[in-house]
Amino acid sequence: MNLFAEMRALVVASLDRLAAEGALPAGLDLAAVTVEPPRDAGHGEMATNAAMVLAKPAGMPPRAIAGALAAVLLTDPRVLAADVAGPGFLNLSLRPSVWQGLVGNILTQPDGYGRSTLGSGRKVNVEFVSANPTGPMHVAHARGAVVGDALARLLAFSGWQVTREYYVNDGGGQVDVLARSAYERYREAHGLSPEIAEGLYPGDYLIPVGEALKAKYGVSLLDKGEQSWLTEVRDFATDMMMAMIREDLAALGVTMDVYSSEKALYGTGQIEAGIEALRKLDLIYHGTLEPPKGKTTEDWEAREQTLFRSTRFGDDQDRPVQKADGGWTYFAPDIAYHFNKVERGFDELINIFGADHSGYVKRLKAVVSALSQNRVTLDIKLIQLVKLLKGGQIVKMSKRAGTFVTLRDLIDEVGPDVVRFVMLTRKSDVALDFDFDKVTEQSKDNPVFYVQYANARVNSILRKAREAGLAVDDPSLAAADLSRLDHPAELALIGKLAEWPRLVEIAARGNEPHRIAFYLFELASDFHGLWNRGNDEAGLRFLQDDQVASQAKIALARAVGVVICAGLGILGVTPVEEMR
RNA sequence: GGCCCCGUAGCUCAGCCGGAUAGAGCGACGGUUUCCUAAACCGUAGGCCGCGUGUUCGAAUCACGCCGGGGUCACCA
Repeated sequence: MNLFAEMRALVVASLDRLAAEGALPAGLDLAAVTVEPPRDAGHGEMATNAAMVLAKPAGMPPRAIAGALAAVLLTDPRVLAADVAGPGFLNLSLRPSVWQGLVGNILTQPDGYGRSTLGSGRKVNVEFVSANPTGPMHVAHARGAVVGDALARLLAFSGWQVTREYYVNDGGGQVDVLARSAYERYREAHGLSPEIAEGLYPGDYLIPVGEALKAKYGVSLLDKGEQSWLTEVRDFATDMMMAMIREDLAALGVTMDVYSSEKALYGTGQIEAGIEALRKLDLIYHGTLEPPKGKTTEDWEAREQTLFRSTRFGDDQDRPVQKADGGWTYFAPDIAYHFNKVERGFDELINIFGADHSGYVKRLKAVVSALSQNRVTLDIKLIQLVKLLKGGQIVKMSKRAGTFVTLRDLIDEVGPDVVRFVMLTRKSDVALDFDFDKVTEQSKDNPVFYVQYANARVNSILRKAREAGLAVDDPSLAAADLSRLDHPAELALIGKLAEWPRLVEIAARGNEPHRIAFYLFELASDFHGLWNRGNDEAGLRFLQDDQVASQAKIALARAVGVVICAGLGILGVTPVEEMR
């Protein structure tokens, strides 16, 4: 039940009626007509811009349209008042029974409130994390993981058929480097001193890999040339890294549906097929790139290469798919991989990338739109940096030195719920400060705590009511005499609850899960506000001597809890029932 | 130099598929506890929404151009 959508439908029906009566021209485009919560509470409970957007096409003054529309709307039993205001806004007030009914509606279908069919079952693929399988996940990956997972939950909640996917970059040079690094740890496991040459991965996390190699291969790989062990060690180490990454993701509450391997694309003809498909569209040619402009290019040399015509799609230059030595560039398997996603029948693709990949956006969008004949959309969300702060100091991360804060460190210190919530308290394309001191604090400074605390208060009310012998299951609460929720402060809180489906829809349309976190904070704030007003006005307390009134107020609290739990569910954060 | 992101209160940031007098938290100042957890709440002060032009009945929001900050830029994935 989306009250705003219902009222918009009423506005549209009323406009149709005016058109049928000849009061408005027929055939007006009503797409721009909206019904929204007004920013200022003094402007009624809902406002529509209908008169203003229709004034020009209808050739009528906006206030005249608004007046006519108001008269029609007032014939609906739900509408209490319809006032023309400002340049032609129509401010609506609804009968309290409409708002009160929403509480009952929420409690009748607690799992359904806010869900929608917006996605109408379209298949969407969310590719995220896709960290190289060369080490544990660190903080930067954590944000992408959280945003991707929350987005996947949000879309599933909104009617999409979602696949979560991880693209394993196990086909390039970096997994050879991993193999060489692991081999040194294997030697170390045999008591030899490892030679971690420049460019190898120095991290301690490879020590267990070396030991596992020893356990499996004994001494058989010692004193052998690289070509005799590289493949085996690489596959072995990559598997161990992926196992570790899966554990890290699981610790964060993230489960992938599909792991796609880059390596598996080689030698199967899939890369060739993808490039062939592009060639048929005249998007592949053999040529030489211009030297890059404005950048120091000492070692640049002209080179004939197989190129993708990404400039046709607004890219700065065409992009090579083959290296000078004839091997594929990393871009070639990317083409095949996205071709593969298109062929698997997805209607929408979403990639969550680190902001340092911004340069790849255009070419990938070009590939998807070309290979799907514009059937499939690709949205790429770029995730900005996370700055870790501790005691007011920036925690330095250095991968090269092997000292970096891993996702696991973070989870061990503050828990997965805090990591997830905090990572969603910023728009994803804005840098985020993760302050250890703040997020473990139990105060309003800490939004995780604040929202959890609101939910704990809801549960506290239910607990006490139950102890007092009241029936507080959802059906009983839904059947309460909700007309007792007649105080403006209570109706205002219901108004906030009414915004939930609309908010979810906006967040889903924009692929912006952070909006959920902000909404929850606002809802918690409104709820805490009402709670505290009970200190001054006993009539506003949730628990009353009058059982009928009490049950209605408890129903309201429970409805708040339902929405908070639904929102936390989308964020992947566990609601707590008590703050202990 | 090209491309991408950002520029909103002292600080950290929402709002941006155009809507009315631009919001929140922190910090500052002043209040609130016979009462369901004061781990909370209420109030006050604080703004050329980076600058300019354009589109529009209407611009923080859209377009273009500047200024400032960050990221990134063939043959590494």
